[in-house]
Amino acid sequence: MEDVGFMRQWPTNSLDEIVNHHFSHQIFDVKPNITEYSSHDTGIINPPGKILKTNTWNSSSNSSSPHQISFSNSNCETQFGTIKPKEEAALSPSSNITTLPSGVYDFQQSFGNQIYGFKARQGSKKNSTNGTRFSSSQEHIMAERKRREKLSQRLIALSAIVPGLKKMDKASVLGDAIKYVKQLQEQVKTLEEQTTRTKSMETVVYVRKCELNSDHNLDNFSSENNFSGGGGSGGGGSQYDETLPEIEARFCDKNVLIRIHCEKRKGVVEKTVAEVEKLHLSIVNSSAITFGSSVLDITINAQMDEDFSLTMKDLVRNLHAALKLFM
Amino acid sequence: MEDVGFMRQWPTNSLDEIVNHHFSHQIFDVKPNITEYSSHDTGIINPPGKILKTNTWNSSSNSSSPHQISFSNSNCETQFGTIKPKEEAALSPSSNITTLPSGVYDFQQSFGNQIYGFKARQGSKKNSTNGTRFSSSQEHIMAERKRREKLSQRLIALSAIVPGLKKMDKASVLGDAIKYVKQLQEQVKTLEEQTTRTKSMETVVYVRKCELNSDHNLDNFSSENNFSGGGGSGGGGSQYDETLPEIEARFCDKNVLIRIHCEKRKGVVEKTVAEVEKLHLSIVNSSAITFGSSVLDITINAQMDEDFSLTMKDLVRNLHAALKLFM
DNA sequence: AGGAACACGTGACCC
DNA sequence: TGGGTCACGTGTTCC
Repeated sequence: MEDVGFMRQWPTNSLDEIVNHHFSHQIFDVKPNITEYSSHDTGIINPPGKILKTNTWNSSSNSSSPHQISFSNSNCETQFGTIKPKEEAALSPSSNITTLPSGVYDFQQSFGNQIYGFKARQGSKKNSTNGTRFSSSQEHIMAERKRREKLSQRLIALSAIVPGLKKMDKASVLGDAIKYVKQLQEQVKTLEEQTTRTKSMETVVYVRKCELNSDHNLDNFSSENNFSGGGGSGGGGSQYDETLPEIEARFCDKNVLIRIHCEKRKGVVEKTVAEVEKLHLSIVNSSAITFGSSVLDITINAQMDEDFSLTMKDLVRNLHAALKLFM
Repeated sequence: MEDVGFMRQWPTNSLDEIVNHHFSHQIFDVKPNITEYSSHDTGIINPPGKILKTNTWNSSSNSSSPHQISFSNSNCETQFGTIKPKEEAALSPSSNITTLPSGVYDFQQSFGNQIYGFKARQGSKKNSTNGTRFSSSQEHIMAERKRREKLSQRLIALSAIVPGLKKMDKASVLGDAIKYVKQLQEQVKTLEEQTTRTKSMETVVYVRKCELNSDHNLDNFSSENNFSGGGGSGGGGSQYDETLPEIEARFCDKNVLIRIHCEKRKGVVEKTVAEVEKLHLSIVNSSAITFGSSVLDITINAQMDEDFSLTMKDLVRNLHAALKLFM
């Protein structure tokens, strides 16, 4: 099929290249008869180091895939394993079989096949002009191979981290990866806004900053027993100061229920009541209960003035600021 | 270059194929002389409908990308725009230029180029054997094109949803996509366990199931004003029944602070007190405050018996079960 | 038998 | 000007 391109190269390329082409033709015409040549092309065409990748990939998913799974060349292994003559011949449709000399040296170390040595020797028979031309061409092939392999590798890596892949098809892997990414993004968005909501609720309603978020208390929670509530159990109680006061507010039409969990200080109830009334809230009922030795639990039921509106957030913020100032 | 493969096909393939190859050779031998043929290959080689994709892709990122960004063929646009003779010639190295007849019909509708019609007519001049062979070959090319395009399309789609892509390189896109997926997975994991922790805390400590999680109340929250607290504002209040009772417990050594937010029912205080004392807790102080018309807010300060141990979870669970049973 | 998938080599392009 | 990237057509294999 590429004969057209081949023909087109005639006027542009130098003559020796054509010679090579013809030479390769001869090779394949007599291929069944000459054994060493056939061993050559397998070695040449086969990208060095690819078998590893192929095997790795195949070993992981060859059993489950319905069709040819490997992203790397499936010809590779068969070529080195059971020799299928059709493949062996098919894998060398290019004329650069004779052009191995310089380009492959880079990979010789990684594969260590003496075939390359022989090939290089054969390539060295040609003159310098040919050598440069061939080497550049061969380098191009090698670079392209490397690029292809990198791409396949990445695709394999992608397929490895995308769960629930049924078809190991390139396109399917990409498609499922896209769907998976979108799903993950959605999930993150949902979770994030959920967390944000919860957090804002916590900060607004409860103002229990540290208690709910610090890992320290979370650990206490999981161990579950003897949890010391937010406000300093013993005499000191100052190590939890930053968590207090906790303020919770609820609206029910114009009714307001305020719960305050704070340090027991002299005048805190009075101060709180004064602060609440400053916010156009008339107190209906209130209760202050001592918890432990240094914590006070205040519950206030109040009624909001008819012509006044106050957001829960502002209420909590005002009370919090006032109490913080007072403490 | 591919002449080797071409030669190899001689013994295996049928004769007409060889004829085709020779025919294609002749075509290109006389190509500069015959204008209609040259116009053919541009039309044929050019994948129909590709310009759209190419333009779409380029329009989105052509200005920012440092190098050739498009995953689809960059030749395509140049071929239809300013005609570079070099490309035009290079793009037709295959011999299937004469093989257009049947395979292209699939794409004719999507592109609607009369060149294809002409090609089909020319293809029909050949005998049936040649036609099938050509059509199959051309179908192969078309299928491969389609596959390639699908792949590129997916890659583009992938690159579209991966943020912060600097290089629009195929490999880079894949690599960054992999990194991004990993990062997303990690993020989801973190967020999820954070949410789980928070949720477990909520259920254990507060048992405010719906209040914190239901979107309905959350929406009320974002609008911020006139938030109706968990327990039925007006007379009915039964639409929030499942959110009540809310129970909160705190331990401080042997001191226990219990807060209960529940429906106002006859005997609920008595029942609660009895339940608390059943748990080996001696009540030190208690307060019951009405909130709205149908909600009761109970605060109990109790002392745990010296030789008794009770987890917060169990305490809340017991109280919750008892109140649920009672309501 | 024929469609689908793949790796390959190749020419062109861009810095 | 070479190294890197791309799309292409092709041969081959598998279902």
